[in-house]
Amino acid sequence: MTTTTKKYKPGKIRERNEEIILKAAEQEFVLHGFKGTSVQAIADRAGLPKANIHYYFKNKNNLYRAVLEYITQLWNEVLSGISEDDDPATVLHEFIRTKVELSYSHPRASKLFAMEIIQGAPHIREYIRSDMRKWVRSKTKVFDAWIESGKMDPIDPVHLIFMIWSTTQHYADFETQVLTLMNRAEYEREDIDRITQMLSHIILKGCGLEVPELTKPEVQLEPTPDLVE
Amino acid sequence: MTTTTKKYKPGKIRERNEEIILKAAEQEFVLHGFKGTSVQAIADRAGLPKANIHYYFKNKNNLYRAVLEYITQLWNEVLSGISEDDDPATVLHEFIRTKVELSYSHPRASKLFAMEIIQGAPHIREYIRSDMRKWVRSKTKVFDAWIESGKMDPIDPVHLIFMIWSTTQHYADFETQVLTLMNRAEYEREDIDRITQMLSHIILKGCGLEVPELTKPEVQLEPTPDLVE
DNA sequence: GTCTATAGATTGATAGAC
DNA sequence: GTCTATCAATCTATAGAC
Repeated sequence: MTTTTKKYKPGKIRERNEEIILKAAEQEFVLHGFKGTSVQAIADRAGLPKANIHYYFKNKNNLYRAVLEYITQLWNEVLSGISEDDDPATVLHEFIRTKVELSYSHPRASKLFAMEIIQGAPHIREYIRSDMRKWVRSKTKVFDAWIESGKMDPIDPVHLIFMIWSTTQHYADFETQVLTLMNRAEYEREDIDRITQMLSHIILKGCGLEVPELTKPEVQLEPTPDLVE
Repeated sequence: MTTTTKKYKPGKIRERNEEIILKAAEQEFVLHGFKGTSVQAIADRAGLPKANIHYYFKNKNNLYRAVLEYITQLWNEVLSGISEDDDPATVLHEFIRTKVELSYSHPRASKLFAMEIIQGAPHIREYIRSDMRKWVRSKTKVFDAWIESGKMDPIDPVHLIFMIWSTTQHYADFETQVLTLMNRAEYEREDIDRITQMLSHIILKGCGLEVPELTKPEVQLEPTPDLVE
């Protein structure tokens, strides 16, 4: 098994360290923003000397973009394949459920993405203009078909997507406010299920759809691993 | 009229300069966060030497808190006096309308507040725990009474408030994303009215309330004055 | 009240020994 | 691949002339 080849498991160290750095970077960037985060702070959190960060990612900008890239990959997977033959209520409910689940399992990813957009999206303008716009177009096409065939109220599909994004991401982005106002330390499983049910109830009913039976989600992600599973 | 008193219009200069600085500070803090914003950048935007900022506000922290204080004052005025004798549909519609209006007239205030909370609300923890919690308690009491008397669906009032906050603030905080995806340069009056109508339709109907007739808002705020009217 | 000059700490990034 | 030492630039804040 263990031959005498020079490099045992090549690139394994690099891979491991890059993950450690990315994880530390995500936390610092959420706490202080891109400009407000020092490479030293990331290094301290990662338990590595500052020079190693530059060795692996060359500069702060590259590191930030690497973190954002991971997040956009996550976002792209939501509601991937739907068609106008699907049931509107089922699809919308699943959309809401998945997004609430993501807010619970990857709160920091959601927060960092939100901060980037609030500040004017200087690093992901192009992503929004291309990939994200394509994603929205493909979904609105299906929603429009549902409306035309009288399956749901004539709600502008783009704004319906905004509504689902905003209500679900709110529980990740405004976590501090939500938990403080509810006098709670952290979310629990039951909270997530109740939030999903409540949002689904209002939005589906508000769109003129039948509110479906409660469905136990098949996959339940664990909280806060965020970057690097 | 103009007597020979030493100080003509005392404190007038101070008042004017503080406003200029606050306005410049708000813009910079939104763009780069608290840590990422330099006093020099604020001074440049205000057209004043850096030392003057310290003369008026002593340090960066005080300046930041002054900006936040202005914003929390704005937030406190929303939905100030309601009672369980009021009509639920009317109150909720007015709540939604006012918040959309605020997103349009004070987008930067909304953004800065959002960033502060996303980063863990380090400067306004106490405000949330006291004033904001009181505000929420007083509203949920009324909502609960409506539910108990069968006037609306049994939606958890706290989460209903979160829903209205998130959906309305989204148009200010995620302005860049919203406008890019809609392929628009900026919001116009008609957008704001349509957004209000759409949100009101879904949320009221979703809560089991009658969707009211369209009402022309009495007061229309102009966009982007933000800090300092 | 205004503004220049500057102190003292921290920043992003690199060189070079190990 | 790791890490110390260091540079030039920038940071917050202040002292003090006007």
